[in-house]
Amino acid sequence: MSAAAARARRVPLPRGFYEVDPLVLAPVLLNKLLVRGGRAGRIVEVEAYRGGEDPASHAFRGRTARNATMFGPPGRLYVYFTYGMHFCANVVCMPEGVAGAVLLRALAPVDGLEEMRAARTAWAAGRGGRPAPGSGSGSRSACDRDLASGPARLCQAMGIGRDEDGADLVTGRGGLRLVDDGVPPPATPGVSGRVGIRQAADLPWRLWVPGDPNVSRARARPAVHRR
DNA sequence: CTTTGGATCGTCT
DNA sequence: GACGATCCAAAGG
Repeated sequence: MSAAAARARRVPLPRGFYEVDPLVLAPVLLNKLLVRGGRAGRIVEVEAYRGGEDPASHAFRGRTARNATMFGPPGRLYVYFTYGMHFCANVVCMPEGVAGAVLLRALAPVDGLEEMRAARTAWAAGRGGRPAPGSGSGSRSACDRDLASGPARLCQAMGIGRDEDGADLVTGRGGLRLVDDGVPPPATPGVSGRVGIRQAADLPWRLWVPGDPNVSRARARPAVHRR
């Protein structure tokens, strides 16, 4: 099928799709498409974060100015800033008033790779880095595997920052949409503990599409904090 | 290949 | 005042 026909097949996910527990939403989010203008990426890795009963969740200690979006209507994007330089994006779920979210950890680039490379290069240039490998060529390179492989890289590639916090993925208000193009979630996703957290690190709430090269490669050992 | 340290700032204690 | 749902480059094997 042509690229145009493939795009025509993309249908938005209804509000009710998101009105569920993060543990229910996470597996069915796999293989859905995140779309922004000419850019599109397939979700290949996620992590579930619950609210009050999940010590690793930003919402664990209740509602604050930062995590307010997590308590809002489902189907929106919760974007937060961390490590003094990175953004991460979550899909908000559960009924309004109840916190819950699924962190997007990796996309397989589908459309707009040029734009994604440019966005990543611009980010690197902003901090004095070199152009991203592969930028400038029009074809796919091996480096494209890393274009959106990781929660902060994904935000760089899709141009997600402060302004996208609260963007509605159902209506597209805010510039971002989440759509189904007919590719089903994996019958048996890969499972592991969540990355980069200290609390509840053993819960198997990280899921990915088995065999996909864009899944973030976990460090050999989680960062050990010295004493 | 693996491991380490630096960058950098909003948020909550 | 500490530290984080991270990334990158450099150094070491």
